[in-house]
Amino acid sequence: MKTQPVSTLGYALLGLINQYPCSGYDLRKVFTETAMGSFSNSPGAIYPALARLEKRGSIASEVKDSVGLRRRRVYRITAAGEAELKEWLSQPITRTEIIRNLGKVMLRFAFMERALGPDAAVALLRKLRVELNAYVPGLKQYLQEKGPSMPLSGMLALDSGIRHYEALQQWVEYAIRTYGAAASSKSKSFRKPHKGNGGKS
Amino acid sequence: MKTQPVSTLGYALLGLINQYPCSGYDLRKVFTETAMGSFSNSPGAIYPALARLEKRGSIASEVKDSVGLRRRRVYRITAAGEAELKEWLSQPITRTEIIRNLGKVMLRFAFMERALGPDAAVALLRKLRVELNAYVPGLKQYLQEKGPSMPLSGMLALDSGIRHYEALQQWVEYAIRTYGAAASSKSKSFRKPHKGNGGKS
DNA sequence: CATTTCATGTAATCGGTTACATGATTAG
DNA sequence: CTAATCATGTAACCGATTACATGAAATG
Repeated sequence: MKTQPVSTLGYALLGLINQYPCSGYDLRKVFTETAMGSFSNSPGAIYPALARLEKRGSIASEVKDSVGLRRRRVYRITAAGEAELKEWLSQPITRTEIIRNLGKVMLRFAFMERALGPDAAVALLRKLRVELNAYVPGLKQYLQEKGPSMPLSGMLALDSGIRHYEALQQWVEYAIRTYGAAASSKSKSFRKPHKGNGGKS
Repeated sequence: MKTQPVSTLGYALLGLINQYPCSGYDLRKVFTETAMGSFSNSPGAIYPALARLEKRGSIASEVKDSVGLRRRRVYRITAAGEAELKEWLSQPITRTEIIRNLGKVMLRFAFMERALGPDAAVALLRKLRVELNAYVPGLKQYLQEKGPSMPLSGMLALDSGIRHYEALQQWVEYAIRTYGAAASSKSKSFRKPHKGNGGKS
């Protein structure tokens, strides 16, 4: 009975709980209020997902009955959950994932530093750079060749996708430079720059 | 018994079939080989979706038994299907959609010109411009404020999202200009430029 | 003749969507 | 005292994923 896999939402919750213990309501707020859109903020998705994670032992809950505040079930990650998260984060990123599930890749990246350290994050960036460099030219060539025969809006939609990937390429370079700069101004866990927006605008 | 809604995949199929009649296999190839990633190319998704569309009368099929080629079930759109597609495409785009489902917005745009004409496509672009201009500054401010307290990889992931939206803003301007240029070199349905990549690279 | 590619399906399973339910606590 | 917000759930439904099945035509 090989333990059935954790959904993407499950890993998103696991990664957030890994940052600091929180309740289902807290997590919902993260998905509604912060820039982590694209995830469901509906209770019908989150509470069952939390229950599944708890059942498999990845997280543990404790009901807090703080005075003057109503009952909250606060989750924290377990050792097993940490191991599962690390294993997920360690999966090499594939071309297919970049094409069909870029959001998942970025989610992994966002959680990576906390769970595996900055070196792992840089390694992911390097792999991402290689894959993008291999993938984007083909896309551009496709646009050159097939574009003229497409309806204008179709061609533009494709161009939008290409621009997205090109922006991502520039971001990867910037991110790698940023990690390099942070590493050279050494401390145990390095300092974070205050407003590094990469010289745009 | 209000007719249950069509899934996003369903509309993707409907829009493609609207461009030219094709078989399930053709559609799978579109999703695997072209830049329309992010959609499932698995038979277990596509064939049932086609069957649902046919059952509701949005498309109709005909088995072609061309000599020397094996049996293919070719779908074409019906009048009812065209009406449904147009109605879906006419839905105004919302802020929420831009945050959580940008892909769906781009899909609508890609099909729009064919189904509703270039004016509708330009209208969508204008609305998209307004929404992006209203949304992006808040994101950047959020990064300024909360960035320093986030792990570096989290901050960079957020920056990646912002860059994506900024690239989209530039694309919207380019797309509107492109439609303007196409309209001024008038013909009934206007000409498509041959390699308009917007002066990048 | 065997293998690959073309082409269409089916079945089990499971997670997300939508909608509803419930109580406690704070605000007006 | 009512209304809104906090906070956690439950249940029905449905579509996508995964894996399997089939069979014909082209390829070597």
